[in-house]
Amino acid sequence: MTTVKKQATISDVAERAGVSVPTVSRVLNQVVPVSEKRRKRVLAAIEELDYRPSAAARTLASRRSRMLSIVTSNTSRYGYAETIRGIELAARAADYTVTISVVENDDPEVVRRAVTAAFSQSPEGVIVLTFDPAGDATLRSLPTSVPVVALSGARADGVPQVLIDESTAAEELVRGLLEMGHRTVHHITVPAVHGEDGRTTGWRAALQEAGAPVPDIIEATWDPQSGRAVGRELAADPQVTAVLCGNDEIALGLMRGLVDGGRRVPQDISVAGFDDHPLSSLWVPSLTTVRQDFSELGARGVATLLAAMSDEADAGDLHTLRPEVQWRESTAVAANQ
Amino acid sequence: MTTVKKQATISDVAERAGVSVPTVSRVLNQVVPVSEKRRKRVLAAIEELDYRPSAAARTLASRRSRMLSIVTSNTSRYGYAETIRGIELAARAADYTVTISVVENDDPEVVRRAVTAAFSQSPEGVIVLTFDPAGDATLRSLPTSVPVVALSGARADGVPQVLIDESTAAEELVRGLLEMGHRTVHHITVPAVHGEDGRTTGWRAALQEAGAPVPDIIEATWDPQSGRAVGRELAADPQVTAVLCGNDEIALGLMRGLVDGGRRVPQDISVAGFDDHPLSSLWVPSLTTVRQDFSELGARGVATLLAAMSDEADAGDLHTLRPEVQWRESTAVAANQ
DNA sequence: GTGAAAGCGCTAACAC
DNA sequence: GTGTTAGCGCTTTCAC
Repeated sequence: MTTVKKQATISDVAERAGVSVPTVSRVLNQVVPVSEKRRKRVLAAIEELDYRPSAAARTLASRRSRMLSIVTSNTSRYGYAETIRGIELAARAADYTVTISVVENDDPEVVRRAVTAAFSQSPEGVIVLTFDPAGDATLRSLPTSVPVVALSGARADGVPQVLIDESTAAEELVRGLLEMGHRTVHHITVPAVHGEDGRTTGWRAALQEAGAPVPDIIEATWDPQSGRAVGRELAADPQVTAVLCGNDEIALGLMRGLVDGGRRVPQDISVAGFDDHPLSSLWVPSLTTVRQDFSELGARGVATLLAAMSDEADAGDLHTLRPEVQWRESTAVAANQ
Repeated sequence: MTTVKKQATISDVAERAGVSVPTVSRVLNQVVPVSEKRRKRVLAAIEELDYRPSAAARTLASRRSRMLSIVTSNTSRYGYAETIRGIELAARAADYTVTISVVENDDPEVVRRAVTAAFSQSPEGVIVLTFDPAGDATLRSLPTSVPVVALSGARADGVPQVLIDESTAAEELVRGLLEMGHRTVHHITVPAVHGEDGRTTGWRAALQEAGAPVPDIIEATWDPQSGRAVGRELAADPQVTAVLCGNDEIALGLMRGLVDGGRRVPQDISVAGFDDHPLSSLWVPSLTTVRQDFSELGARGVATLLAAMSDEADAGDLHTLRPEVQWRESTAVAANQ
């Protein structure tokens, strides 16, 4: 066992520096001026004692926790993880610490526990990743004692939100596919928020605008392997020549499933995804997709939250990011049928 | 603006329930018995006021924060994200909240700031992801006022650690490749911790044991695109028939680079990775790799930390997980040269 | 079982 | 500028 050295407190520092406790507090918070002489002594004492202020005591006394809570259903999937990274980075730059509260699904009891966990740290603000039903449900049951920002998902009334304009990008993608001679474009979704996500809306709009048939939506899970299963089925269907997937992982799984079923991408079937996962451009064939800047989404979420925390009026209720279509090898002109 | 309802405090609850503040505290912590009648009244008051205890006040009064800090260089890359998910899950089950403190690199000032951030919340324990130089440097400059556990990486003296036995798995992989007729196996590393990682050690050991030549190590970054760049170079080198990569992302990038350079995997060159990334089995060809259970690593880290926090003696200094080699399509018998 | 009193480590308000 | 005094919302003695 290494020896455990007890943490020094502010009064240890004050005593050692020969000043009062509030004076130490003043040099720590550097808002009220302190004479250069004392400042130096205090700084030296802090150094010598390896003093670190207790966040708990500060929070209690100042009623400001310098904490932000993230509520999310998952922390390790690409879009989520990148968003969280963006949040943490922006929060750290603004001198806030982040806690994560995981809400596994939209079961009321699970949601309640996650909300309790998120609020137990007295965060000054909360960011909810409304990418899926779990986040969506959480947003609807959040207390109003603290500013909240929603990230992505369906439009939520009364809550500031940062959105990615998925719909326009999906339209552009589908329109492009139709122009390549595809009769229609099939669509595979990941579990949707209450309502319909922008990808699906944009997909349908583009088909209708072009007078193309609107096929039944195929539902996948978040697991890339479910894309593979769908691919094996679709491989047998000669009607299918182009597929838009709800995310890249599903699209990558789909491509594998199509190969399993003896079809070639893009010669037989074109495939497009959504997200621009770091591996998508490396796939053979590289995947046509929509680049979403998740870390920017997180950063904008923090900026919006900080604004809501300081301003009386909520300056800017809705922010929208424009994603970009990346045409790559997985999509091509339709083969003659 | 929605109306902001002020958070109820414990004395609000006490007053409403007609009991003293400590009594409310007792029902909250359910350690000292409280009469059924009062218990009910208190619970009702809590419900009615939507009361949530202040973690800061609890921490201050009890000197127990119920917080664990994770220090990591990155939160969104696969192995890291999965480990963090495993930690969060296990911590939540033990009723601990997790904060993440990001240390971008091993610059002393950066490390110092991350350590300060990690300790500012008075965590009861700290978990360091020593996957890379940044985590490694952090581990070496951590105060000893609180139990610490290191996850993966090089063996750190005096600190409980959970390791994955990469070395044995790498040996098995390389041995298998040699048995398939490859003259030797090249090796691409990701940025290593101080010293050498187990993958490299195992790779070298297997080559030496078989009397095979030990090629120069090729260094990549964490970016999968760097694997692609390496692949384009190696494609031109007829000596190269088998490559072991430090992780799957690099292996996937490498395969793409080899394809760019006109080589086929596995017919011309066998490729193996490390991690079993969720997309590796979907690749064409599917990637031979070593399955590492990162979320289990995180869970074991929490278990070890909780043990170190409660026990006087550090029960079990070192825990080792056995990863499993997954033979798949990207490796094959060496072609005749 | 239960309440009164003290105090955790800090910041805020006030006097000087 | 600086020290003194309160008090943040809880838990922890300690009587009863």
